[in-house]
Amino acid sequence: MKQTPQSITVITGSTASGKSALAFALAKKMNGQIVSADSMQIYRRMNIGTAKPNAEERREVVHHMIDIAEPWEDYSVGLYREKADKIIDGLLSDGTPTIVCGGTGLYIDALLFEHSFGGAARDDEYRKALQARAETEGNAVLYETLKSEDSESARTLHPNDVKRVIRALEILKTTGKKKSEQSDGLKPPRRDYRLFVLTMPREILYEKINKRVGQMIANGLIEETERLKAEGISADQLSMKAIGYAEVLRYLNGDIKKGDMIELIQQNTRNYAKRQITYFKKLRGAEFADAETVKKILTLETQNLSL
RNA sequence: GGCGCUAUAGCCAAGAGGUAAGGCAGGGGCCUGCAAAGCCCCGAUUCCCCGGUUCAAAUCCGGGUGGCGCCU
Repeated sequence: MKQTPQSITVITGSTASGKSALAFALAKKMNGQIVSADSMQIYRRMNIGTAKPNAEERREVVHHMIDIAEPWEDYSVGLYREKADKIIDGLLSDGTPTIVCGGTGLYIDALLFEHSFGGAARDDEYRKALQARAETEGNAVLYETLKSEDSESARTLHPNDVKRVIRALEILKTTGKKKSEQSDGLKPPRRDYRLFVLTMPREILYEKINKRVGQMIANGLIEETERLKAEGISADQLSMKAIGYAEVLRYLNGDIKKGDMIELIQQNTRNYAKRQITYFKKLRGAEFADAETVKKILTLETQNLSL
C-alpha cells in the first residue's frame, strides 16, 4: 500500500507492545489525530485497566473512539465501524493525518476490509432460545441443525463454538439467507492503508505484561472496579469481561485471594496477547517490526511527504 | 551416624505386574454484529540411576543418588 494523503496509518500490536506511545509520538509530529481501535477503551470510566491514554495525552493529541459508550451498553464491531468510518472520512477529507491505533484485531479488520456482518442485526430473543436449546439438548444438536440448513458455514465452525453456531442460525432466521452466502470471501480492502504490527520477543513481552499488571493495581485498578461495581455494573456485562476488571470483581466478591487475582490477570493478559498476535498474522498487508524500526520507517516517510 | 517416607513432562499430579489419566504453564490455530469475548489442536517411545525377579516392571526385590521427616 502506498502512503498517500488519503491513506491511513494503522499501528497495532499486542497489549504492552508500545503501540500507544508510538502512535502518540507520530500524531504529534505529523499534527495528526488518533482513531482508537480498542474494544474496551470505548467504555467510559474504565481507564486504568484498559491503559487508556491519560488526560494530558488526550489534550495534546485528539483521540477518537474512546469513551463513547457506557459500561452497561453492549457495543459491537458493526457499531464501531459505522462510527469510526465517519470520523476517518472526516479527517481524510480535510487532510488531517490519520492514525488508527489499537489492539482489537477484528475492529481493524472491519475498518480495512469489506465485511457484510451477515447483513443482520442481533435478535436477542432468538439467541436466548438457541442458547437454552444448546444447554438442554447439547451443542451437537444445535450444530446438526445448522449443518442441515447451512452446511457450508457449519464446516468452518466447531460444534462447541456455540456462539458462532447461534449467530449463523440467527442470520438464517433474520435474513432468510445463509451466512456462507453472505460471506465476503476474499475481503477486498476498503481503504488505502499502511499497517504496522509491533513485535518483540515473547519473553520480553510477557515480562512487560507482568510488570504492567502490577502497575495497574498500584494505580488503583481495584478502586476503579469498585466504583463501577457501585454503579451497578455487573460481572455479566460485556465491559466487565475485560481482563483485569473480571478478576478484580471476583476478588471483591471474595472468590479469590489478592495474590491469585494478580497472577490470573497476568496470565489472562499473556494468553490474550498470544491470541492477538495470531489474529494479526492473517491481516493482509501487515508489516511486522519492532517499535524502533517502525518509528524509523514512519519518520522517513513523513519527512518525504512534507517535502 | 541410625530409622522412616519419597522420587512420574517446566510445575501440580493419577497410577499400584499387562504396555504412562488429568490439570496448569507453554506452543500452534480458528473467527464476518458480545472479539480483552468465544472456540479447537499439540507435549513423557518412557517414569532418578544401576542390577535382579517375571512372558511382561513406573509398579515387586536389592544397591546407589537426591529430597523430606524423625531419632541420637
